[in-house]
Amino acid sequence: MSITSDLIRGHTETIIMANLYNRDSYGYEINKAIQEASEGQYELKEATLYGAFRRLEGNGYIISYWGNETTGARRRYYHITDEGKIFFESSCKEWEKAKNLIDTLIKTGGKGNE
Amino acid sequence: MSITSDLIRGHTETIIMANLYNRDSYGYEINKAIQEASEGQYELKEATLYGAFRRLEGNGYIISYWGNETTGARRRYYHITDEGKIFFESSCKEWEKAKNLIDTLIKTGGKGNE
DNA sequence: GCATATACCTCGCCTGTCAATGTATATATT
DNA sequence: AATATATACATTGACAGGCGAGGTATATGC
Repeated sequence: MSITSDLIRGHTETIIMANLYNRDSYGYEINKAIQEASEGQYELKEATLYGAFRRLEGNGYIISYWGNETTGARRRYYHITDEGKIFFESSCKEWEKAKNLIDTLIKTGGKGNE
Repeated sequence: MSITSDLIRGHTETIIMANLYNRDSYGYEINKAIQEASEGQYELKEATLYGAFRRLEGNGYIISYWGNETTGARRRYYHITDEGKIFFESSCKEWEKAKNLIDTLIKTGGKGNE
């Protein structure tokens, strides 16, 4: 992956929630989806991923249950709650604000500013 | 300030460098400039600001010197080095990439994704 | 005398990330 | 039968950036 995770830090939870918004999913699948969507530029480390799940569930934004796979490795599925949807939507708005703010603050340099 | 600093985390150094790109400045002034540019939405905490200066100087991206104020509090000025300018420009490119990536990863949810 | 603004600095804590490590099942290859 | 690879989950300990709280010092206004 080519993107520094320092820059993504703080958005991990939002990215995960985006992947749970329309359907239940599980860790491994979500991470694969992120890798594909980013065309290999980014992936979550497992410790980061599962740590985020723990926080999100602790906050009531997702709930988890074991899938009933009859074959292969077991999967822990996550389901977004109503509170989780609200959280996701407000996170998106925060991101829009932060994005514009950073753009503003960075463009102070390079051109004008004298 | 209304923006969560978690979302700005990782961009502190870039924001500071933007404020040093065209002219030398000092901590207090840079922070005021950030507050004004963000219309009060954001400010750096002093511990964060001075910690970032230390890192940037340690990496050779800025150099510092004491101003020769004859009155008022003393000021430590910072000057961006050539390496610092290169660092800033590459940080801006990183930000553009990260911005697009986060947009992509967040827009997975909310609409399509089934 | 006291508050406020300017201006700098540091210590210790908190939190998110990550490398390393471990568990377990299934399939393909040798 | 042994080995490698992919799927899938989980934890531990360390690290780094950010921050609250505290400290120092000068100048101005009330």
